[in-house]
Amino acid sequence: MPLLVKLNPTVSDAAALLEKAVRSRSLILAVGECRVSYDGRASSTLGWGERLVMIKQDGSVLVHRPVGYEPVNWQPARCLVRVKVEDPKALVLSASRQEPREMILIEFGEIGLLATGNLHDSGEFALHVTEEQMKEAILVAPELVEEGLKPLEAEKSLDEVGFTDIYAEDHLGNLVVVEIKRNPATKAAVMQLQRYLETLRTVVSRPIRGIVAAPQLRRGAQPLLNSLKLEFVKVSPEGCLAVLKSRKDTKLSYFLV
Amino acid sequence: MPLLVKLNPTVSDAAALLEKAVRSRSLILAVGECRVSYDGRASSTLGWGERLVMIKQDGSVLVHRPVGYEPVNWQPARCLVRVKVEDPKALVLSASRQEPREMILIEFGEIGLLATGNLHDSGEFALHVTEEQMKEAILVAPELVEEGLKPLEAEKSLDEVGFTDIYAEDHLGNLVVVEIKRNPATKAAVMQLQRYLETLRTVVSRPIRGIVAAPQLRRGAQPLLNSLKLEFVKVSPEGCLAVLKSRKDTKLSYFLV
DNA sequence: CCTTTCAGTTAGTTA
DNA sequence: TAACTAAGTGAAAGG
Repeated sequence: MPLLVKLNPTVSDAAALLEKAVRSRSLILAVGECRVSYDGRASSTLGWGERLVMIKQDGSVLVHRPVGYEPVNWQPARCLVRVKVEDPKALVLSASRQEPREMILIEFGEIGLLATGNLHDSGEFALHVTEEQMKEAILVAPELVEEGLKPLEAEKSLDEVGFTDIYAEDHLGNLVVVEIKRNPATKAAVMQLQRYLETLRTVVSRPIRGIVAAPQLRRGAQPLLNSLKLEFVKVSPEGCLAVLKSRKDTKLSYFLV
Repeated sequence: MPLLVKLNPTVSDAAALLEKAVRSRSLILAVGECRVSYDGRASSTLGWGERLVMIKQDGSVLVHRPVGYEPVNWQPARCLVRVKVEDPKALVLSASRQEPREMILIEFGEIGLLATGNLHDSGEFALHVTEEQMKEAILVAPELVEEGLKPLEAEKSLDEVGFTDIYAEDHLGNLVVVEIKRNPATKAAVMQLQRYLETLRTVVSRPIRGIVAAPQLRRGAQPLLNSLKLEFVKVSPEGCLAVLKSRKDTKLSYFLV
């Protein structure tokens, strides 16, 4: 991670460093005064102020104000970035693309920090499925929990917060309550299911089974589960994801018939 | 713009600088190795790699990989940021919020650049040529839509949200409703105009024309337009901007309000 | 405070 | 390549 860093560079220094970095498609960070104009799908102007300008290694350009999640101005990847020194002391950076045809112009004033370098990032990013999605998947493919399971109706919350559950019937006709956890189920989760079942048994006389569906049981949850005569079924977010994907496919083909 | 910059800081140096910056709610830039985990509405993990971590002055946290417009992980403004040095050499940054309850953990490895400071940005941001402004332009220069068109009155919403429209009379005295879209008009836009006209025709007996004024028609909108006997007129944001600009020259005071 | 709608949405997927 | 859809959407506007 060799970084080239300049503090309070002159215009010519900054221009030289920027041009080199743009050519080599390095990451560029510039903290300093600038103003920005944009023209394309819409048009905008941004007066002078201190911001962070970031040019990424794929050519995307981001102008960030000191507050706010979103960049105030930007340009997506694969745009053409150019550095110009127009008048003495006027360093301008342009980023343009076509389709749609648009460009942003960033005029710099005093720059406090200019840093460039090539970051190496091969780390894997994995976004996991949500509890709600796991529930969806189990409703579509109840065999993820147990063969012969038939979901009865949608969630009845009982004012329980964070309780993702499914009502179902097993192949013997027993009522089944499935509590879904995306993360390893804790003793608290088991107790939550237990309280739910207790409430339910005051209004339903038929036998009720309680199943915790989660990727695994946290330490200490298994003994509690046994003593309460509840059950655990391993259901992984990944397996649910696969079901959701396949369902998407079938749904799509249904509409295309 | 006093910036505090450290190159290749030690863990303890980095921790000290980070803690101070977090307390004073300064902007923080950290370029270096990290891995990230997120848990909340969904959950995600991101393995080791070199990234830019940015903490803004409102507490928003952004983790940017060297490519891509969007941050790979983030936390919106007003979240609680904490710095921890857990094991020797393990610098961890956590950013959490509730509603929804979620948090990200950023564990740092080698840090190449750490910069903090308070940026001062009072520059005004103005986005031009919105749909509203296109409406302004057409009210000023109705010939953008049709020669002889005379606007009658300002918008009557009819509970329609997002319906930017103009009432007018054509040179034959027909009532004309113009629906303005800054982006290519979709079938939905056409249907919206149609529903509007249907409602209008229940209370007005004279002939009414419906015109979609947009830079272009999205695929599929033209046949629908034809079958409903509606019309399309190409009106570009650029043309509207030109009108607004020319008006700006003549009536500068209006825009300075 | 909650819901709805917009965005220079961006990004991914599929026909 | 173009149209469609989802997003940890975020942000603004209206009730």
